[in-house]
Amino acid sequence: MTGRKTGRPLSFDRDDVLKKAMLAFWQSGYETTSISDLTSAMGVTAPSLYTAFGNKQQLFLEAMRLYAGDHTALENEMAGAPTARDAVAGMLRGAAMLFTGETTPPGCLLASAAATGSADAIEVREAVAAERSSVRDIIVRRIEADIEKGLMSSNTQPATLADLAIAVTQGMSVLARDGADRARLLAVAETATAGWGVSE
Amino acid sequence: MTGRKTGRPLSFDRDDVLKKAMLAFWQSGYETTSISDLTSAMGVTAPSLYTAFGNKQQLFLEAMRLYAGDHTALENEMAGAPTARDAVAGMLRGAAMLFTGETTPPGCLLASAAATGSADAIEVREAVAAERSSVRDIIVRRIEADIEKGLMSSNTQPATLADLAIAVTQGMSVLARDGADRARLLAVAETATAGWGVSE
DNA sequence: TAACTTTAATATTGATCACTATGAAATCTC
DNA sequence: GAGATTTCATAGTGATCAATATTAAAGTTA
Repeated sequence: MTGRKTGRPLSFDRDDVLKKAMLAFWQSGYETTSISDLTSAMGVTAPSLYTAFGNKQQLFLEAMRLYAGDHTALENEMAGAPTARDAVAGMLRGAAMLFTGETTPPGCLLASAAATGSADAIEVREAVAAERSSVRDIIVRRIEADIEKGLMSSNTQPATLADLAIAVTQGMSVLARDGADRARLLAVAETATAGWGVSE
Repeated sequence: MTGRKTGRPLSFDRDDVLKKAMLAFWQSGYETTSISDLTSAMGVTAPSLYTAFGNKQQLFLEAMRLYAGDHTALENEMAGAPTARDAVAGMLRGAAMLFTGETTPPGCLLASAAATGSADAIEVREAVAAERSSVRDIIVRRIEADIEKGLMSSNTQPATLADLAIAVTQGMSVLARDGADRARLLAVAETATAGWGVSE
């Protein structure tokens, strides 16, 4: 594939324009970012876009993978934290930073780009949901590891705490979209895990 | 206005079709629900829709007000709870029930209908954000009331706890959209306020 | 009944949607 | 340089977007 020999060379850097597409989707959502918006943001004509990325859905899925990155990185980071609570708190702090970046749109691409939409975009919404589910699974396993080591009570419900962590993360995206600054989001991140290990 | 005397009478119940429009927006979002979708859902032709509601944006804003209801109701409910923590826990339980209703779309209309979108829809997103901000203010005041009464520590940060409550609520909408059932959401709601009053 | 008022249904409006056919331009191989 | 291959920009495709012009229908008032 990469060993193409002949033909006119690409006039743009594929990774570069993919990043620009990611930022456009992050800013304005999947269905609500038009091909025209994308070609403007990417600096590429429509035929070039389709040749390089297939169609709008495939372009979004690639952009989403670029945004979400590699899960093993998150997994390793959480494995390195002293406790599951520290691991989740670190993830939430990272989200607070990411959602209030100065060179990126506010909030989380996963939370805002396909929160809902038409029937035509079901596959995209399912792909985004699968991404969240994958992060949730990592959190569940990290909590279970602490329980097995006796660091957390056996009464702990890993699934519920993981759901809560995902909910806070995605909710922080809403706050950021509404204009909350980094300090507010970091305060939420710190407070969110305060109750871990507290029994009613 | 209501005292109109002459002319052909409306062939539909305005409140009834507004509710149907609300459900359509709830299901598919603001920009991603077309006028064609709306007329199908409402059982009303396009000219009737425009005569009765103005335009798509005005229809959405009316639908949103129908969804959000009266804020004094929430305020009174929270005032009646023994503590601010109970008040917020009750609100979260209510959200868990609402977001998993059997006769309504999953999740929260405010969270999903305008999470992002094109530049044309800025006003709608601001209106939704204002709705959230209004709920946040109610929570802040409820917490401040407990602090003044000595029921909560003076170290408590009402703004941060209110932000967290909004974040959990809107995040629960994401979970519901992803398929989480009522039991999972209720578990999240119960766990979310476990840390209130816990100092680091 | 006649005049008046308002809504209903049909059929469009120009604009924009995602996407592509066409042919010129740019590179490599020979 | 000739031929093959691929990308480029231009200009469009039919479909759908939000919104309406037009005219018939259904009421009230006098």
